[in-house]
Amino acid sequence: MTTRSRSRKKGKGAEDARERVLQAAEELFNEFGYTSVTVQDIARKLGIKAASLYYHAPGGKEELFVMVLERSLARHKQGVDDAIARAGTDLRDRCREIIGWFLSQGPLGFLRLLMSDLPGLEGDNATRLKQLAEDSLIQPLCRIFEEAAESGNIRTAQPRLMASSLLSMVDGIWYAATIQGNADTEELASGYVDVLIDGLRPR
Amino acid sequence: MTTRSRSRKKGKGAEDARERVLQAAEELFNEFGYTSVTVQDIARKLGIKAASLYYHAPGGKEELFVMVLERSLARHKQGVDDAIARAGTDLRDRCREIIGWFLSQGPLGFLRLLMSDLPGLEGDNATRLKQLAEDSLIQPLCRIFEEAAESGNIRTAQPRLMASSLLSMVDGIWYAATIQGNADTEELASGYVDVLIDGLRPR
DNA sequence: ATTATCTATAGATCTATAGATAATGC
DNA sequence: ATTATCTATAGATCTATAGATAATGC
Repeated sequence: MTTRSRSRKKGKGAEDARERVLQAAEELFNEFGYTSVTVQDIARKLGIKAASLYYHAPGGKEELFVMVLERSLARHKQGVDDAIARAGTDLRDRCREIIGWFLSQGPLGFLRLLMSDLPGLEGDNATRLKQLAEDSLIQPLCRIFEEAAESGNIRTAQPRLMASSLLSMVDGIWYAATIQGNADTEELASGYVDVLIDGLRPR
Repeated sequence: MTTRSRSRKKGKGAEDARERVLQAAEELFNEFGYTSVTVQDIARKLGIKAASLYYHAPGGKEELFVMVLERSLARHKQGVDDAIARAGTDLRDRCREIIGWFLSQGPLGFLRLLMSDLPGLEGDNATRLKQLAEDSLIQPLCRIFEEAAESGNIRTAQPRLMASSLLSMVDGIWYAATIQGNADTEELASGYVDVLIDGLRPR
């Protein structure tokens, strides 16, 4: 009981702090990439000194990045699952909901993550996280294209290519919206999904 | 005349060396991004010491990156123009030729360039190169979608979004081909272009 | 007492410069 | 003589650790 109450109290405060750290780190890593972000940047965002960051992330920068990524991939997997459940069985609705989810989460930097960030990590982490990204992001998206193909709603295209297309398009929309200033991401996304779905119709 | 012959001889050797340096730097920057690549990496690839690199690139790392980028953007602009000329007026052929061109040039890292590499540069360089990328890559691609829309072959979609879609897809295809091992990039590209074009048909 | 920060600093890495040295072409 | 490299090294930045100090909760 003492253990429980102690660990609860300790846990609660610690969890809040841990959340703030992971959140700040995630935002910076997502926007600028692993190598571009220094621990000082993260500390500055939190309003503390770089050395203080090591109290919350004793494993250092790479381990912090790993934690950030595992957390964000898990969240995205859940977000995609929820989006699919919300959308029902229609592929167009599913794509819209999924892109809507990702756009609500800030820039993803999917290809930069896989092609630039991960290769810089220690070998073990690199392969493991690459696999995790594959399982968390690519696979669920592949499934919806495969399902649609099975039920004959679309012609059998390369599901994996469609999946990575959808993911890179999140950043493409983010960028297009940035450069066009005030552009409505919802509208851009919806227009793009229409192109994709119509283009996949059997012929 | 002496000036000419001297400058020609000097120029020729120097140009070759300069080319090798720019080439090595470009490959590394494209694959891993500006911040991830050290001048030592570039020197190592050239088989020389890091200090020797400053003989060829006296301006240092950032200026080298700027030269690399200006050169590669000019080449890509030319490559896209040639691809369009080769393809004739059909949008599908044009897209195929354009993607074929980019795939022949290695990974592009388009979104990483704009969203992660450029913001790390000195303010002047950042805005200028962003504009140059816009003019060299986005604009020509926008044009072909606009033209196709004017002639009624496709419905008027967001041309800028289609342009950045095409560019990010180059990396998407690169990645999909990597993960699928031996996948044929030509085939992936062709399949994707079909989806895009069919999806853009007026309805 | 525990939790969360700080200062000070070590050690590694990175960019860049200075000056010496080898190779090449007249 | 010119061209292209090298060694040595300065100075900046970055990651990380040690130990002191302030704030918080019993």
